[in-house]
Amino acid sequence: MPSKTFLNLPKEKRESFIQVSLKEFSENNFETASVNRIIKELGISRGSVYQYFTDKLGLWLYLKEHAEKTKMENVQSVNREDFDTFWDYYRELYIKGADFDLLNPLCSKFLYKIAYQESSKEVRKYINNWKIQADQQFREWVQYEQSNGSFNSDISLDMIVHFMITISTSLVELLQNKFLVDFDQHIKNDKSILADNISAYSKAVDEIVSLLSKALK
Amino acid sequence: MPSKTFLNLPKEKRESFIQVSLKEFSENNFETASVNRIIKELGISRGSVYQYFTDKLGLWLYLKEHAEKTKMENVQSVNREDFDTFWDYYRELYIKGADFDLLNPLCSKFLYKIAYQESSKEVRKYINNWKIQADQQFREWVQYEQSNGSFNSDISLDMIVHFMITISTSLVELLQNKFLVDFDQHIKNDKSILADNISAYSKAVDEIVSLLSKALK
DNA sequence: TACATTTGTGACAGCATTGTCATAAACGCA
DNA sequence: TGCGTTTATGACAATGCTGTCACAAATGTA
Repeated sequence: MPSKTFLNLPKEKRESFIQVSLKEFSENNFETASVNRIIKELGISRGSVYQYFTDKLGLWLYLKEHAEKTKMENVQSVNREDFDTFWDYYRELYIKGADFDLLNPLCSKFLYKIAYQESSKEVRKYINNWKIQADQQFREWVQYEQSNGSFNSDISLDMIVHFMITISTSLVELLQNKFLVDFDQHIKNDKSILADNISAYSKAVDEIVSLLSKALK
Repeated sequence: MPSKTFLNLPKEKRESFIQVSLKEFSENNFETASVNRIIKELGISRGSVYQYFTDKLGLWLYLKEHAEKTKMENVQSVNREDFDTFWDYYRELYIKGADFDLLNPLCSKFLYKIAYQESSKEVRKYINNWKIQADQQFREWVQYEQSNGSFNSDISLDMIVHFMITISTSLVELLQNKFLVDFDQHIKNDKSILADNISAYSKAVDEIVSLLSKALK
């Protein structure tokens, strides 16, 4: 989707363009996010943006793909077979998620935003697709694990998946409240929400996993 | 906040003004919600709105207060002392919540929107306050009930409250996915999301309560 | 150096928004 | 009916946004 021109840009310039754009789309909805603010922040001209991308949606789609790819690279290193129980595996996924957040706070915030706070009509269809994929992923996990007794078969699959997704995605918010971390302030400083709280996060994940497994076993 | 003029309006006109405004603010963020669309839908002039309210924020604040008051009237009829266990009480609260949604789909959607999807800077501070109150309410419940063994004392209060709030507020989304209800479509028809699904909702609440109590006991 | 290609620029049109205000219409009452 | 008060109107200024395009600057190449 980005033009050849954008891809040929010096890495430094391309990278700062991405970071500033991620920040803008993390702090605003698609509709209220402003190309004007991006170019002002970067000190480049309006025309450049439209030489890199066809339009605002093109830019947004590129950022989405970029952030998803970056996250995947972090998380896909965790393999089920390396863990005895599903819940050990699950815990590790969320620790790796924290690593990702530490390394890429803007990507992380952007993904969180589009998954749970973005409601603009123009981009809704792309997000629905994302949610369906996440649901499918959890569904496969649970179905696979049900054979070895990690999950109570009396509870409907729909409910189990819903329960897990809901709790999983609430981790960020928990930290925000629990440690009174000002998420947006952290983003503005290009700093991860978890930077000062990685051990507290680890503890919270333990507690969550314990509660989840108790509820669903 | 609304002017005398607005309060003196014939009930029918005032009511339709509220409904159309609720719809607009339910389908859009504060920033993208458009007074132009509201007046077009109502067939009134631009000046009228600004004779009723000082500005867009004034209108939004009135709608918020109106919706909260309407919800309170529905839910406050449930009393803890009428139920043997906390979970029976809790279940009834959510059934009453469904009643509220049935009777006031637009209020319901609006409240859901501002509590979990509204991220515009101009109104964020008013919403934060709302979230703090909800948290406080749950906290009092849990502390009160911990003395009679409904909640495991090993789990931190923070985590219990977070768990309950998260799951509770996910009910609407669960229905959306589980029954493939198009929420926005329902709202557009002035119809509650639960109208055709009240028994399914009741079942979902039962399942949720069962899972929650198992996890937290 | 001289020419070709690529990249950067910012004024501009077109559109949508909010809040204002002078004026018109409707209403209430004597 | 006639007059004073209340309510409704919509043109308007001010602002901000996106996407375009003719032109300028920079870079690569021969």
